[in-house]
Amino acid sequence: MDTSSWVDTSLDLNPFSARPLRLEETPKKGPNGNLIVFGKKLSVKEETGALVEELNRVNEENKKLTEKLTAMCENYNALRSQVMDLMSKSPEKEISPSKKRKSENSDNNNNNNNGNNCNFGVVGNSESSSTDEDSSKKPRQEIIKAKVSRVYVRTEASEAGLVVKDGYQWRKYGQKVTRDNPSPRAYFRCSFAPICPVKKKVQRSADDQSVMVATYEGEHNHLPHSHMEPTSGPSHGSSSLNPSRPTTSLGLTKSKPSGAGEARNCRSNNPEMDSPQVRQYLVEQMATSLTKDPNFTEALAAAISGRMFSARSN
DNA sequence: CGCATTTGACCAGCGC
DNA sequence: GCGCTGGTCAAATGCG
Repeated sequence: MDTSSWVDTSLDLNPFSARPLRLEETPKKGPNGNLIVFGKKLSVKEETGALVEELNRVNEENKKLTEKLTAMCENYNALRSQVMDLMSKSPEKEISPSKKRKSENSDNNNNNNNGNNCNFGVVGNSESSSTDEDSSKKPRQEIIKAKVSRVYVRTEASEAGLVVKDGYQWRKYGQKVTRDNPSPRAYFRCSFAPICPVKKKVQRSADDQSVMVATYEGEHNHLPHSHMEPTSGPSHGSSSLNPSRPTTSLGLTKSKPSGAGEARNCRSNNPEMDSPQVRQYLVEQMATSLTKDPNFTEALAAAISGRMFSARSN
């Protein structure tokens, strides 16, 4: 059930990777600065016209893509609400009867009752609702007012280990093989503990071994490690964090920055996703993915040169 | 040597 | 009360 609500659309919102936008048709510059289209030398006016036409076409494609995305989100939300309806009609059918541990149940509840994350892999997220009938039965639980969220991360199947990099630094304090899943579950504590009480559990999905399920408990009361790195002294020498970019795998895949686009277009109601740190990181990711893309730089250069030419002709 | 990770032991909750 | 299970602790180990 969880995985069904987990949308791996592989939707790459970077238009240059999602679709090359036929940039190979982009006019090329001749030796004297004039553009050559299909082997023809063009005048400045023709160049401008071609570029404007190209720009319009790109805009139109962009609009179409946006509409498609909106439609997809709406369909997804509609499907999701249908699933919610079905689940509310037949409660607890999706949970195997063998699940008796309180924490598991609360996790599952959290999983089910959140609204329309247009999905970023983050499935669960909710304050441990005190209205829950079981909260009265669990005196110990009330101490933990931690937010619980679940993040699904697709990794390479060959990739070993239970590492979900998310910008924070974690210390592993335990590993267990659980009954309902043959893969071991790793327990992590924020390395800023006890100042930061956040914990996370990471386990490969029983259904799909290439999917890691990270369950976060609590909220960080500090910036992600990546944000503090430049000023964070000489320690953490053996930190496994990628120094260039901590792969906050909040997105669907480890390597696809497209998740950032989804986050922008589909608002999640996960507080972690709404936190300024994460937002900033997502923006960085988008910027990085765009600037890394040679098509983007090429198109940008073309657009700028076109702009300059048109300005000069005026 | 200092740190993080590993891993077996221990503890607590739950069902029978 | 007992056994099962998930979660945590802490000594041992490995690594830079």
